[in-house]
Amino acid sequence: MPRPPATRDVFLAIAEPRRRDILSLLGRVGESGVGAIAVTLDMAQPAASKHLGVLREAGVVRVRRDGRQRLYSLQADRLRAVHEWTRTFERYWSSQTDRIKARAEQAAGPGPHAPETTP
Amino acid sequence: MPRPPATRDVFLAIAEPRRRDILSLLGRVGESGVGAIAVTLDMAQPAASKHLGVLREAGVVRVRRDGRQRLYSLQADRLRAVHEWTRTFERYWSSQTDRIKARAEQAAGPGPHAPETTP
DNA sequence: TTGACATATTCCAATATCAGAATATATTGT
DNA sequence: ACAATATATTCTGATATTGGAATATGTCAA
Repeated sequence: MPRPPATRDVFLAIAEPRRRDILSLLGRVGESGVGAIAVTLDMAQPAASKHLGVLREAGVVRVRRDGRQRLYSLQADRLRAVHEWTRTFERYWSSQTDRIKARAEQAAGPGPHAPETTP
Repeated sequence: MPRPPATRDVFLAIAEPRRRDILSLLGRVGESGVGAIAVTLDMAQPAASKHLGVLREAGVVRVRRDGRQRLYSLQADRLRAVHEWTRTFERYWSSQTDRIKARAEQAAGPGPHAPETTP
């Protein structure tokens, strides 16, 4: 069978480096039009527009109309979901001693902080 | 021009739901062979093997040989990178008042906690 | 060595994805 | 209405990705 119709979720949205650049830029400037984004990140206008489309579909950015401009800004809740998901692995990177402790924990069965299934 | 040769980084690795499932499973059980993973997550053995290959190339899992088994376990440092990157947007999801405060901050120029460019 | 088991690799078909060029759709100002 | 500006959409070509089937590789045990 072919590939499943890649539903457009946050993880997919941030998998593209240019899109992460866009998000970082929006984090810095707060709000920006498509043209400014394209110029700042040195990309073609259609490329910027399309990436913003993906980000919007994923619910990571918001659009606001201002005259003939479309001002994009962050909508970070979904990014928070990613943050939370990665956080479930926290005990695996803390420190050497923590890693040993974690191994002991999981040897005694899934603890209260065991990573959960995919969102 | 075509697409750039998608270098296999963490963001790309975790963009696939099944791979996130694998990571979560490894987080729960600590270490597991390919067959067990395939059975538990109800996927074909080659599929599991291939996904694990991607995760390994991305440096998110480790392999250890044990007889005829290959035991995979987490190597969470790269996941931590994702955690840190999403963390740079923290001030955008904290609360309504924080969001207003953030807007005021960025109006006065990029603050000390401004999100950085892509890793 | 032979056989059974565990995992990896190769090949294939169906999509998905990206950049770039050209074009279409607003929206504002004259 | 017309021109200029800002953004979105459509089309195309190259490549990447995924699952599935078949096969290869590696390892233990008798």
